Amino acid sequence: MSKIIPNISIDCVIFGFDFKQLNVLLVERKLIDKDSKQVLIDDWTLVGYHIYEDEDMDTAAARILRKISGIEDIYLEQFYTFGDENRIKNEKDKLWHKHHNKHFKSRVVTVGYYSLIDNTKVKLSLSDRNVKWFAIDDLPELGFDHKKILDKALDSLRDKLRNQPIGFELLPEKFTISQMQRLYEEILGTRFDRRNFRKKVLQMKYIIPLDEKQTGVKHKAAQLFAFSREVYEKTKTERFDFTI
Amino acid sequence: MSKIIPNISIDCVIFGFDFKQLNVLLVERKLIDKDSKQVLIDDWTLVGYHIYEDEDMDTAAARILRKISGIEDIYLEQFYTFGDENRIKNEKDKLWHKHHNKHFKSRVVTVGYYSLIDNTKVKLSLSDRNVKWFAIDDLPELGFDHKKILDKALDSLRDKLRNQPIGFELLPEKFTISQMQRLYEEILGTRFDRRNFRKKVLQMKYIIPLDEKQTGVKHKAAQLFAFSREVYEKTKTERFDFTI
DNA sequence: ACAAAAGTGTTCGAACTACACCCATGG
DNA sequence: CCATGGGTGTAGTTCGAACACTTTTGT
Repeated sequence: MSKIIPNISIDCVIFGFDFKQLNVLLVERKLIDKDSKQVLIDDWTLVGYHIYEDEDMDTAAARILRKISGIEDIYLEQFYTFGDENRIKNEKDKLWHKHHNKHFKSRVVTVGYYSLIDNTKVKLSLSDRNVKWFAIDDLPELGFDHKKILDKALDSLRDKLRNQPIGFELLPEKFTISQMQRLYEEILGTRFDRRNFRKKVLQMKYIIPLDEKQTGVKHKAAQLFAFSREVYEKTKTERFDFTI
Repeated sequence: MSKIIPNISIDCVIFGFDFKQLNVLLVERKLIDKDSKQVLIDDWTLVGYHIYEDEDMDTAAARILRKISGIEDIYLEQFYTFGDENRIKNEKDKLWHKHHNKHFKSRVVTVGYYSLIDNTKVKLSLSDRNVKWFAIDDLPELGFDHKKILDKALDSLRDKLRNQPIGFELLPEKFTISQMQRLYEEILGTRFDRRNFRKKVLQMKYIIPLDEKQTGVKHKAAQLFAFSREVYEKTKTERFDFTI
């Protein structure tokens, strides 16, 4: 195996939507003193690790996510790189570093990736780390500058949702209109009129009605839809839209 | 002075607009063999260099730009980080590296920043490097993967222009409506109706008419306008806009 | 039968498009 | 006096916002 690059890391902000609320995947960071058995650190961080010398960054992001959480084959989008000289400054972070990155004391630059997946469809494989979903509005204490990174990822996700019709990569294959509406409302923090939303969505030619209905619901089953990337690429045009 | 970090660099894509066409700032990359006097490399690159160990990335970007071009105090926006394992693969690039980054053979990750300025207002200070503006549609051969970086920067600039009313940081302090229109047309590659454009712009409350007119033109002098970031921040609202 | 969400149309105002003529200035 | 860009209004159309009742299904 190749060597890791000690001053470059990747952090993945994995958003999970369960059609109720927006969640984010975090990893427990725990450090216990060998002698005194005292818990020195016990908080949470994003899914992250260093990259290897012979590895592309996108590949590294996918590997790190797979290794830590078991999640595979999802679209990851790079959104920002965090490299302030003092980004890791508090005592816990320094302590953690001393234990895990021993022969290295300089600043670590981290490249942020995010994704949005249906977290009801994903099984987290148990690695040696404790990995859990947290509701975005009920987060535990985060280590390093990961709160800042998470906030920036959420901004990027919102921008993407607002400006790129839909994150194709960011939704399950089949969905109902109101699932889609809930996703938009939850992430953008807004409410839309059901009828207008439906009208708007149905205008989009790349949203294809399927001959299939929802199952397992205790009310009228809704029709399922799918995205067609092909149609999307064809109908994509330049827009002039410097509204506000 | 502090040490440089050999595997992290910054590249600045400085777009310059002269109210006629879009330009980009490039630096000549020349390597001459000491003995044979043969020109081994003679092409152009973006404005870039490594960061120092005790320096924030934003600070480094500003410093690198200042050192190489003399340009100061402009807004630089980070847009993407390029770190493919083989991003520098051709012979010229390897040769250059051998000469300038001697004791280092691993991949260099580069963080991209861009800006847009009025290049008629900027004096390039002569450093030891040859620095020049090039029209965006008449570029010379670019070294490394800098063509790819430039293209991505242009995409980001277009996105910003389309989605964030105007890049406040990206325009001169005082401007006429038709200068603004030319900027939009040139960068987005579209044409707008003069009257409709003006109408749209004048609706924006954060675009403030000044008691001042253009000077030095051989036709009717146009009124000057300025942005008010203050008003912008106040009137900014959430939009739902997944148009296509 | 009732609870829960699906599905459906119309009206009103705002915003966008297309379009042509006169004005001020410098050379 | 002419060339160059500045400044202006209106009509038609499209788009988005607001709004309530009926249908289907599982329990």
